[in-house]
Amino acid sequence: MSETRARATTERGAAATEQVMQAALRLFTRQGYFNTSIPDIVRESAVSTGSIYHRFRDKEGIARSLYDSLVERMETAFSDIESRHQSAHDRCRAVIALLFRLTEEEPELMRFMLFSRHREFIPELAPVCSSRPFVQMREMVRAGMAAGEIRTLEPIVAAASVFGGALRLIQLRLDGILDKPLPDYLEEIWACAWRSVAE
Amino acid sequence: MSETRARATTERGAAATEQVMQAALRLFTRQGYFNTSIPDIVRESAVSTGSIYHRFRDKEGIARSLYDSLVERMETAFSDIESRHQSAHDRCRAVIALLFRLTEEEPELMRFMLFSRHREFIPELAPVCSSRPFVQMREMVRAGMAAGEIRTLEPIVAAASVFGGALRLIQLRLDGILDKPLPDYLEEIWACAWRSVAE
DNA sequence: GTCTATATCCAGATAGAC
DNA sequence: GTCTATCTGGATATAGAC
Repeated sequence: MSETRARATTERGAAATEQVMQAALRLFTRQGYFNTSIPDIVRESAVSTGSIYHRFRDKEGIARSLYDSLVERMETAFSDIESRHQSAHDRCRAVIALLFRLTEEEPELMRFMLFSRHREFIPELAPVCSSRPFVQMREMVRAGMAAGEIRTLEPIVAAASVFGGALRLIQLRLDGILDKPLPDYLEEIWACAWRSVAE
Repeated sequence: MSETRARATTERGAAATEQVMQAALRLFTRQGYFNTSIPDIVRESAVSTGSIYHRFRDKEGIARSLYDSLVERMETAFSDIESRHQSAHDRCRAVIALLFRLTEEEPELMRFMLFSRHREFIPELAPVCSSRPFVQMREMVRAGMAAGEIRTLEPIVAAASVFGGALRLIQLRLDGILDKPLPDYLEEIWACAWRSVAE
């Protein structure tokens, strides 16, 4: 378990930690981190101020735990995709399909991961784009280029081209501009994405 | 002049308004809106608390003025592009070239326009993606589709595909992941973008 | 219109009983 | 470990002289 994660020794303790993190995720993504007070979290989680401060060192600690656990979850999911698919084509498509599905099923997760300004409330953090999952995505593209599946380009440009359109659709969906669920757009956007870089 | 903009009747007044807005833009994009206090803005702008509150009704008012003026500026620039170019190909390329240039010359402007969570501090605002400039971008693509330049797709998917990669590169550049200036990547990303949707 | 001095409020954080 | 009651700082915003 990562160091920044709040310890949860007892069963009740684990439940409380979980309640706080879920409440915080909801509130942070609905109102923003700075518009969310500790009293808000107390209300929404039904865990007292004292317990919250006991488990998470401070408000920032809640955000850090959240960030770490979600990044870890994405990492695992992407590693799984890497092991199940061999080609860049299949891997990248699976990543986009996963992100689309997650956006529908857990919009708060995606909002927090992709569209929060983490560094404004967790100062020591590196930009999200340099977090493991994003590195994994770029690595899939790089490997595909080495294998001759993807045409020779600046690797970062190729990655932006493969994933840029899909990420944009995710943002539009989260902002309420798209009315159909994202998976409905998967075929079309993937055809575009792949055509943009395929050898 | 838009209603939300602070009035600036005298010459000195106009200068003060400008100083406050520039200071706020710097601070909001460097530290975030909520990490920026009025005393910070007083220091950075060399305009007193009293004057600031006289010109802008409150802290949020500064952000609103900033937002309005920057949106207006983008609108004008895009309309200019529309009048100078006829085809979707040339228009969209010009938009990306402009955004790339602006990102290098005025990174704070781009950071504020594209990557601030405006709605967290200006509650009544619509999502940026539904602001005029974004609508103009989508409209350029839609017209290209009607003209047969761009293959038939969900219009929003086509727009995401044309601009998604470039917007992604802008974000990476602002986050310090890219070391070369964006215009160096223009040819490559544009080739990808256009290939993804060209008829 | 501009400035300084100041009021008010409420957030984050802690103390200490249980 | 959990809870309630409380402290404290600093932020937004105002008052009122100039």
